[in-house]
This record gives sequence, structure tokens and C-alpha cells, in this order.
Amino acid sequence: MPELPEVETVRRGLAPVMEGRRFEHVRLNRADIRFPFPDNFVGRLQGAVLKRLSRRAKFLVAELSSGETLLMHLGMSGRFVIGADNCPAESGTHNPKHDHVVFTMSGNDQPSDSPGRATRSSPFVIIYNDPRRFGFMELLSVGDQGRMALLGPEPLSNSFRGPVLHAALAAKKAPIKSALLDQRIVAGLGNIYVCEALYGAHISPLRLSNTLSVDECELLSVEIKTTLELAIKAGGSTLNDFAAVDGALGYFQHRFKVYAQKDKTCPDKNCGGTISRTKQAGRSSFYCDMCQK
DNA sequence: ATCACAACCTGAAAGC
DNA sequence: TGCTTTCAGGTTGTGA
Repeated sequence: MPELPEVETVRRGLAPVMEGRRFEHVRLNRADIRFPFPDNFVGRLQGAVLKRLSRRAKFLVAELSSGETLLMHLGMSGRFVIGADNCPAESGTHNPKHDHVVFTMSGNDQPSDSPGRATRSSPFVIIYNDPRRFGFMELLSVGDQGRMALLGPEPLSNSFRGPVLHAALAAKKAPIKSALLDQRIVAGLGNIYVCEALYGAHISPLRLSNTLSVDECELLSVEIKTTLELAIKAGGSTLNDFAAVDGALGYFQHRFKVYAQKDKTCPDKNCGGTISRTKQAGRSSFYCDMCQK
């Protein structure tokens, strides 16, 4: 489910309630999800304070007072739900049988003076729920990048521009669609936003990566940024079950121009084409073959 | 080395 | 109605 905008939406929901709080208790309901949990996961987490929650590509990165870093990846169906202590099952339609991790966080003793922001003076739980179990968590010591080691540039960073993308694509003869899904080329895109960005740049997903000009790469890098920024503003995309931690649904899915729009007419009034769907590297690609070349 | 594809899972939706 | 098939936002390991 989650690509960069959805992960960022989750981060923005979790950061205000988790930062500065201590892991009072951690419960694992199974030994593994996509991968086994790290050795002594519970013991290494309990007692630590979550200092800062940031994001790198599709990873949530929690800096801990212990010096370690907790990495969390939502896979396809991972989701976080906030609940009051002793009241784990709450808002939304999530099935509690897929609650794999329960963090009990310390409450905040200080009365908040910011009215718009929820205060939680007593302990509360953060539940990680993941039906398909493609998500995973890692604990990293200083200097260890774990599974983030091979990630390419952050698409919203200033350094991600046409020339950088062009250089990364120069040696690749795979279709541009596949290259943009490769997290080593650019990190954070998934199937939805690759389709949308390619449409915005008028570039066919079938084009071979090494045939893109620097100008096309510049245009593409701009489309990637604007697509992601718009989606973040919309709170991400809710296809089946994605929701922010407070249960709020994203609404960027209403703005899809091509993704899941097979047989609809191209949104460009001057084009008149029809959106097609094809399979590339096992994933559906949606595009308009009239205006994407 | 690169690339396409299967595998890892469950559940929703479509097809029969 | 119910059973079967297909598909899904990601990543990783394989085999060509």
C-alpha cells in the first residue's frame, strides 16, 4: 500500500505522539513478519526514548535514546493504529488478528499548551497491523544503514534533478517504468506514482531508460516531485485500506490521471487517447499511448 | 551484470 | 449462494 506519500502521512501522524515518549512495553505477537524480528527486539526497545521520527524513502526511521535506530517498513499492507492503553482495537476496520507489534508508550506528564495537538497524559499504544506481513523492522547501531544501504537519492531532495537521473539511467536498458521502481535509482516511488509521473512527463513507460535525454530526465524529475508533493498534501492514496494513524483516509486516489484508469479517456482534453494497461516486470503499467512517447 | 519473474502472504473483488 | 481465479501500494532471491 504505502509509497513515499503514504509513509510520510504515517510519519506525520506518529511523530507528534511518539517523539519524546518512552517505550514502556513492547509486545511481539509473532517472531517474524517479512523477516525475523531482531535479536532481543523487546529488550533493546523497552526503556528507550524515541527522540526523533523521520523518513527515508519508504522507511520510517526512529532515533532512540539508546543510540540504536529503529527502522520500520510497511511493506504492502502495513499500518499503524493509535489506541488508548487497554483499548487496542479501535477506529477503522483493521483485523486484530494481524496486530503483530504493540508499543506501549509513556504518557506526557507536561500539560500541553498547544490546543490543536492531542495530548496524551497517560500511556497509550501504537499497534503495527499488517495482514500480508511484507513489512519488517530492524534495529541498527550507529553507522549501520541496514536495508537502507543501497537506496538512491531522495526524490524530494534538491539534489535529485535531471542530470542526476540521466546519469543513473545511462547504463540501464530496462524500461523506464522498471528503472523508476528500482529503489537504487530513486528511492520512494512505487507503482502508482511512477505511472502518474510518467504520464505527467509525457514519457511512455515502455521507453528504454538509456534513451531518455537530459531534458526529458529534468522534466521527469520535476513531475516526480510535484506528483509526490500533491499526494502528500492529499494525505496519500487510499486504495483498499490505507489510512493515517488517526484513521483518516487519503484522497489522492481521486486525482489519479492514469493509475487504475484503464479504458478511460485521457484526461488531457487535447489528446483524445484512451488509457491502456500493460504488464511490465510483473506490475501493471497504466498510460496513454497517444500523449506518452 | 542486468533483467524478468516467482516468491513471500492475506483479503477483496471479479468471474463462473 | 458459493467456489475459483485474479489482483493488490513492496522487496528479495532465482535463474536465464
